[in-house]
Amino acid sequence: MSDKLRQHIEEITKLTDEEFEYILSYFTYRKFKKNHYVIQEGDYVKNDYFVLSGLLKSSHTDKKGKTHVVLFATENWWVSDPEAYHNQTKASLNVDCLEDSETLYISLENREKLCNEIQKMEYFFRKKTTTGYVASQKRILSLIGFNAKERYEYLLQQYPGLLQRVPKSLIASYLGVTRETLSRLTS
Amino acid sequence: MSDKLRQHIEEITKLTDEEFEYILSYFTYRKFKKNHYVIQEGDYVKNDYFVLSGLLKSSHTDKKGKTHVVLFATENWWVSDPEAYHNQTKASLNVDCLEDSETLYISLENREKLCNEIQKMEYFFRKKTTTGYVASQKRILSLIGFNAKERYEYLLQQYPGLLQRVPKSLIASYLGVTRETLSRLTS
DNA sequence: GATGGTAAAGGACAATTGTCACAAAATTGC
DNA sequence: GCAATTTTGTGACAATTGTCCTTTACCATC
Repeated sequence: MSDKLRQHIEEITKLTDEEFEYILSYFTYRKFKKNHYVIQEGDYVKNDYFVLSGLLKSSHTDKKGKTHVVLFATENWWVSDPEAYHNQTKASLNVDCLEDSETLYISLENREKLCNEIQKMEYFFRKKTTTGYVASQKRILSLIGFNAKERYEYLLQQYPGLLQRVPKSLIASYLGVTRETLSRLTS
Repeated sequence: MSDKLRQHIEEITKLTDEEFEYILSYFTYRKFKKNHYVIQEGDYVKNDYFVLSGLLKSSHTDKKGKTHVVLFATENWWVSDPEAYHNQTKASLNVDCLEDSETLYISLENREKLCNEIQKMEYFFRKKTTTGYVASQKRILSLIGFNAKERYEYLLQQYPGLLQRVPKSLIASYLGVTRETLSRLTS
């Protein structure tokens, strides 16, 4: 099971068995049931979660009570409220489970220790964050440059099979349209 | 002039004079005139540019020929085509100067060397990328959750004084609306 | 298999935004 | 300073999207 984390790190940098054992010791395993919250708005965010299995979503609820999906986190994704985690402030996002999920989480303190002690891990997190940044920039471009239909097709590429796992109202919320508009696009 | 780079790095991690001299040796100074391209779509992207002065924009031109502004880069910002830079592939973005601009640029090769040789720099880039990632996530939220007027107000907060330096058509393009729509919002 | 709850589709209408056209204002280059 | 270009604002209309509502379909659970 922790093999998934090792494989994930080794896509970026190879590790010895000893190194991986040491790295793993900084993580904690935790299971969540469907519909349970991992992070709720207002919480202090101690951890970043690596998803072993299941499906979670990160979302924001605006003043009008509307939910906006920031991302879906499937196997091998990281999920948290990054701003609150890195700045050690209160969450403005909610993270909850769309399916039963298993995670390995790491506190910011442990993450920083790890980065200090093993430069490979600092390298890993730097590369990983860069990849995330690039993906965000692409999503921004899709939001300002694509219409709803094009964004929908882009989403299907990025998350194949998601449609079978997630209500369309959440897909719509990820795309920034209402579920009625999404329904008109696909009919 | 290179003091700006030092100050910028030292917001995240303190440096000795020797360290900074060494770091600076990996950067190259370059001036650009207004309207000149720093990166053109299709170019291989060798460098990441730290802006000492002036104003640049990063943008994408879609198949219909419309331009979408990804970001405005003022003093103390970094600008490049991150995907093409980090993956050493061809640019899908254009970067050009809205004003005469001065930059210090670094190649990917030098950046990676620097990160290897001075862990403080790996730390610096990791933190900097994290900040950029968090800012991107917020912009995504503003794009899916805010209407055009709210996004406009959010932009003004983020880039005070930008309105006086940039044509409104580019502001509109950054917000993901037409210039006519923006004009109606502000009148 | 019935039941309650959730999800999805679609119609009617309102609001927002885009498109096109034109004129006024501002800026730039000579 | 003047002409040319660019930028901006506005009106008319079309297209898209949002809102509200009803109906139907699909499940989970007992």
